[in-house]
Amino acid sequence: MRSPEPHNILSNQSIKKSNLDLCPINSEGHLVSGSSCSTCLIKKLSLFKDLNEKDLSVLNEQRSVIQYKSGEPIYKQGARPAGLLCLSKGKVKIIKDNINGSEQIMSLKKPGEFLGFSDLLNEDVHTSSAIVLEDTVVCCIPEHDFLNVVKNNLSLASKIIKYLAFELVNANQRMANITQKHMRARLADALLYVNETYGVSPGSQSLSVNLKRSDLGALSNMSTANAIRTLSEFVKSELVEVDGRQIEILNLPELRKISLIG
Amino acid sequence: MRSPEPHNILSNQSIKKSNLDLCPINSEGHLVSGSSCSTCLIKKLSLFKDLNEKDLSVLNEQRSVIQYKSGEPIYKQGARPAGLLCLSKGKVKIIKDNINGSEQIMSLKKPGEFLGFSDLLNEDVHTSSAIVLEDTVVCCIPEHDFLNVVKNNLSLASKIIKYLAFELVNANQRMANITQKHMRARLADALLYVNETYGVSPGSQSLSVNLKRSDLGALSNMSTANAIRTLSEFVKSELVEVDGRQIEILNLPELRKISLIG
DNA sequence: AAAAAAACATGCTTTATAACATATTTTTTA
DNA sequence: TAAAAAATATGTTATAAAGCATGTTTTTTT
Repeated sequence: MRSPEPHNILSNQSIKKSNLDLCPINSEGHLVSGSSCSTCLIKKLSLFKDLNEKDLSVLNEQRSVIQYKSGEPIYKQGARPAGLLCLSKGKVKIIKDNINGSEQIMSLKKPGEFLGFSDLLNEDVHTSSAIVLEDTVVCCIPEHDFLNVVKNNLSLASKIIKYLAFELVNANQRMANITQKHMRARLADALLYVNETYGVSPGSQSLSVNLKRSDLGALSNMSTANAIRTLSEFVKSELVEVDGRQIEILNLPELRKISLIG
Repeated sequence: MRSPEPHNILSNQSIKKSNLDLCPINSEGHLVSGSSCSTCLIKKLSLFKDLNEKDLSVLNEQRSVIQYKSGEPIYKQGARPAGLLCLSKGKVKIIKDNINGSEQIMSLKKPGEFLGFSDLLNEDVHTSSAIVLEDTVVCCIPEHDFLNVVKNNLSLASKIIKYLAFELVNANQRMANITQKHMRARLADALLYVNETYGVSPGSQSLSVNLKRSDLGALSNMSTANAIRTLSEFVKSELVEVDGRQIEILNLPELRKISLIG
């Protein structure tokens, strides 16, 4: 696979003028002014769902919509946040590149979630990269509009506080898991996380995301070879069934047990 | 050393009636009503330093002051947060107990910092324990009072958001460091972190905190034996000088280099 | 101050996991 | 559709780090 070019999310190159089936946007990728956008995902974001019409319209005013193809970066580690990014559609992995060239997956994002949120709030450059796992649509709300809404909305600020606190507690737990568990438990954790995040494909029992073995490794902090090996072990013990990148969890309780005791 | 008893921070057993040299408190450990407490540490906490007198008095109204001795837990993993805990004086390690019985140090706290802040905001039990490293004084502000102040103070809420975002970015970087660096780099990181957090003792060049070798190991995610070994290596290469638990950093730039390249 | 208990130091052994190698399959590109 | 490039699978080897053992020093308790 050709390594994708770094990609400026402020450029228009990815903006499609139609067929987004999310909300009416103009040729610059902005929401058509005055459109109510009641079906728009922005309203479904848990942090935004109780906003009044006025605040919503501020957020929507300058909102742009960007499409990405699988493998493309939405932003790269070291770049400056371009605004508040909301994942409307698709699946995204958040990775940290490390010294030896391999990558570590910090989290997986699904529609309704923000991308690089803590980086934006931290007012510094992105500390990780966001890479598209399958064709994806992202909304970008200018930082200024977002801050304007937060500035006058204590209820929203409280939700952000709760959200960040939860993420922080989570990050610390994940650190403990990744540093203290053995390979089997870590891979079990990764599979359970993928299952929780994306669930299974409609009409099948396979996890509904296309992850390479190297992604499973990057998620569970082990080499690709060991991710492959450990997954094979899981197949042999009938914990999972595998067909290429289609992974079906056969024995969830046992996987949970392995996550705990290794 | 005898393992210290679990300790209820709501009980009065640790409250001294005098000699706290921080602010005037009554026999229940509460601030003497009406006292201005201008020297009080609560005002020095960066998050609180711009609060008006009214908000400050709300925070101080029911504030209690608790003393702990070295080795005592301030709160334990699994316990419910008792309120907003501020470290007034002393040094505290935040640890996670893991399955095999060893512990991992998540962070070190110095006066002016909160303890278990994300746990409190997350509205669940403590996800780690706070253990005193040297005689310590903690203030406890009832959760209700704290929330009342936040509820009406967007500027404070914004500061909390920024603080949490910073902590989150940090936690993720720490995860990358701990999982991807080798022992020497991790120990270098630990020493640099201790130096940044507590600095050196007045009148000497030694790090001003009493950490066991096992603490250094728990901080850099390695066994105690390897912490001892690696520290000895550092002594041999004249990076540090060691006398018992007195550690003096001799070559800071080289330590920084080792942190990066291993 | 003596005794007991931790903590520290260091060498040896084991183990988990990475690194390497090579064959096969799948995916992408031309 | 053929050729090229990735990705997958699996066996072998190397290595970082844990585990264990034993002696010494420091700290704590009596």
